[in-house]
Amino acid sequence: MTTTGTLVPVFAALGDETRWNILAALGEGDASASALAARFPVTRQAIAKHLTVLQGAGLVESLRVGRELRYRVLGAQLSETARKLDRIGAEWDRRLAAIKRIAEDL
Amino acid sequence: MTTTGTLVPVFAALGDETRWNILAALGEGDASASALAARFPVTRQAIAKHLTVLQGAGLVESLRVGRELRYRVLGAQLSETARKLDRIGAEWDRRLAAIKRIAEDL
DNA sequence: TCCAACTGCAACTCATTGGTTGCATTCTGA
DNA sequence: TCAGAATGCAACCAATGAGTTGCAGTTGGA
Repeated sequence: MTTTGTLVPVFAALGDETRWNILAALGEGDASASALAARFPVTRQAIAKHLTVLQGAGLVESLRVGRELRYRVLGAQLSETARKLDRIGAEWDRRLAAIKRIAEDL
Repeated sequence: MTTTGTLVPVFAALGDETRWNILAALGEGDASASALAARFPVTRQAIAKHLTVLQGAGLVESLRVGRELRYRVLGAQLSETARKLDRIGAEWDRRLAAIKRIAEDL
């Protein structure tokens, strides 16, 4: 039983170009939705929605600084996801290799 | 310049529960769209569409066997994606740590 | 040869979602 | 205190995508 349960939302979040752009921007330093909106050709509300998705996937966290809501990227979650991915891929290849071996023994 | 170009379609493909189910099924052995349709509560055509997406992302490959089209999962692509993910996450954390260090020096 | 099984294509429905505008609310700082 | 800057919420639109039905085209085997 592989724990793909919490994994799917993460990929769904990462499967959007705009959200990658936001993540990349956050990767250079924390920023608020308004600040990000100034750097992208979309509305602040659009950015806010994307940030909600990213936060739901555990890819960013929010922290209040004065009257603004700063967002910070969480690289650790990416690494965690990467580890899971690698394990799953290796498991598939292992099983298929076993099947191939059995087939060749006929 | 991180090469997220080819990465986004992979995540978009992985961001769907049904496609994970298909991949998991294929992880236990190659199968055709018709064979998969018999194991899932969706139509063969729905499966076929998902397989097209997965193939576009390089996550599966197809091979003709007689009159049927078998699909095989490609675990190597997952591992490749995992490596890229890990690098990106580490880079973000590295950069943010540097920023934090600079801020603390003030 | 010819039926049956498999794939391929097209059109359609319905839900989701990325994006927008508009307005209300909160809170900082001069 | 009060104007401005920030977030929050709701309604709406358009595009995408998951899924369906229906039918046409191939191909393998008895």
